[in-house]
Amino acid sequence: MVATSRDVARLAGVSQPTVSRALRGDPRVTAETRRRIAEAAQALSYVPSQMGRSLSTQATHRVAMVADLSNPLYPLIVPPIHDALAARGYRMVLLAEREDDSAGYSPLLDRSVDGVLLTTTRRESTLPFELNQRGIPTVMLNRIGGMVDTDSVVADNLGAGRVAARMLVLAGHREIGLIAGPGEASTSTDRETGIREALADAGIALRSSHVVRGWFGHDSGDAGMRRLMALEDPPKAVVCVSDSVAIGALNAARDLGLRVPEDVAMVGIDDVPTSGWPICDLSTVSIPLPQMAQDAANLLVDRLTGVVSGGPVHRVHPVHAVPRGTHALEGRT
Amino acid sequence: MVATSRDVARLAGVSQPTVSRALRGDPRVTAETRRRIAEAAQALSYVPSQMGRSLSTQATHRVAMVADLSNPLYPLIVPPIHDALAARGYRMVLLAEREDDSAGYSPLLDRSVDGVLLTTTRRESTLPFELNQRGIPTVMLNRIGGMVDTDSVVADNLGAGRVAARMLVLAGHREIGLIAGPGEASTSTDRETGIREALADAGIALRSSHVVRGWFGHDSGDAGMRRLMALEDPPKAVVCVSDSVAIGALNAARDLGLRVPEDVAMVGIDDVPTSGWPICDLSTVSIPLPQMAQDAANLLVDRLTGVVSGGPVHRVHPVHAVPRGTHALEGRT
DNA sequence: AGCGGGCATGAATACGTATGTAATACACTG
DNA sequence: CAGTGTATTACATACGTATTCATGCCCGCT
Repeated sequence: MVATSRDVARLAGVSQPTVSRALRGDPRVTAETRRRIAEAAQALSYVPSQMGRSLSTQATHRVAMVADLSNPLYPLIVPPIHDALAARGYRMVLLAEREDDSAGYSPLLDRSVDGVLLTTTRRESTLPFELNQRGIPTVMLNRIGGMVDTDSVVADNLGAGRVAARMLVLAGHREIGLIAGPGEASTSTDRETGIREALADAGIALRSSHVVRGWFGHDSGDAGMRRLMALEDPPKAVVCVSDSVAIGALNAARDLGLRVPEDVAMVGIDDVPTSGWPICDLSTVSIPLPQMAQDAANLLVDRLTGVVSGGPVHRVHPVHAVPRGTHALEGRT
Repeated sequence: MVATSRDVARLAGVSQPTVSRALRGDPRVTAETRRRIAEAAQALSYVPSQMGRSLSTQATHRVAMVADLSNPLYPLIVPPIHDALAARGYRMVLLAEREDDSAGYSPLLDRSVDGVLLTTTRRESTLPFELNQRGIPTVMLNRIGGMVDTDSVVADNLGAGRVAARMLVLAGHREIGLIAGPGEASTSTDRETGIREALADAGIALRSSHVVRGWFGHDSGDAGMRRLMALEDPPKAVVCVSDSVAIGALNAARDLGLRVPEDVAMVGIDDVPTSGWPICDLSTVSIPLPQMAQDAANLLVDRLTGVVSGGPVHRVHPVHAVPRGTHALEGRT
């Protein structure tokens, strides 16, 4: 049906291995032979089978990315990863997060990918350990955990929390609320720690009634904002664990008829593109997610190609404040 | 290094084919033998190699999705496709659109995927033809083209254009502008045709100075809106070829200090989640993209498994108006 | 008791490529 | 001219699984 290297060999009057060598640019093949083979390959519109190649070389040139497709950040990290991988000859297999059901992750263990990029690691994930045990190169992006020391690329989430809280403090706010994220994700807990530290440093008490906890999405922000604003003594400013949450909160505020920042100020963390839109104009802290994603992809390929070897590598990307219109009444601090 | 079926066979005291049969549930294996093999496999934490399996069965259980990662709609279609494929035992390989450089598409032709889902087809794309010629099952999602008759799943884009334009007409607008999309995409041109038809039916002239053309993203909407509003006689209402464009236009309006819909009304097409946010509240036309995506994925798997055979299948999904706050001053028509 | 039939399993092989080794041909040197 | 080295290609094999066919066994029937 479809042409194989043997067919090309027959047509060119050489052996199959010679075809393999010729097409892979092996210098041990005569120019004349090479020409004949190229001709034959062209005539049969031959494309080498990746399956055969993988089986022989024990390398698939494929990398799995494990992602939570409902996470609003994932469109930000997929393109850089794809491009970084593609630039180095690797392709991406997308794998949505499933329960830690080992069966669901068999695609990672059946040697159909050379390495794995994890973006959904939780504190108690067992997956990194399993991958480690099987010797499958792994890089944790954005979140860390899994009780094993593996390559990782993260942002300074603690610092991001501090910066976010400090923006509100410097703008003069003292009645501050917090819409926090899930306790299982390191991003979420690190940011929360930073926020609490900065508030404590400023001598501001964060009342437990002013803290609501949710997930990462708009829904959380919407629900959290409504709960905070329904309090008898609602906060005058709110730190959100992520921009998505903040944008959900912005929408809730709009829906409740509240003005931002006049009635309630707000800051997020991430600096997603949407936050920069004039209709949001959200003050936030920049997390260089695309660069982190690219960094992680390159680190993984470096492992696969042996450019990097030895103990685990941990990279922490710096963050910085992005003051816009939602954190303070006047000016941009 | 890593256990193979031969290792399991040795440990269980049987032959390799028996291991293959036992683990694949072949009824010809004794319960006792099956037990021994399961035990041995467990002990070696054996996972069948997908490479070996693929080479033998000539099926990879992988599907490529060709997407434009910068298209704001792609986060909407990836999850349904992933889940539909996963539910039927297939995985997704993501492939970003490249120039029609055939080398860039070799991943599609090297038998490393069983089928292809195209979401970036343009009028003059040659890829569908090549795939067709090689007998690789293909489904075009959302956009069609490529001068070949292949399975497709699209929305009634012509109808969507009509509905969008009619919303403005019914709200009493007569000075209407258009921010159109690229001429190479069927979605864009079909919608434009529908818009023009509806306006013509209503006896409304669409002045050529009121038509600007761009791409699909926010940038286009922003730039388009600014150009329209800079005219001496700017339109009082604008139809946008997509919600992303409309949201870009909304932001431009906000930036220009214009009120929507008081100063300028607006409708989009797609009904992306963002459009439903209170801060957007965009009137639009619903395109059931997630359902279309799921439909396309299932159609492709049906082809691969032989559930569907014979001539090309074309599915057109219906659309409907989603009136919100940007198309009319009062009420929701 | 002998023979046929069904059943569980093993041996052989195919899938398509890559690679290590052997073989051939040729040129060059002493 | 024989011998050695080099360049080029063919041969054999490995990768891991699935499948086809052959084998051996037990059992029941006559």
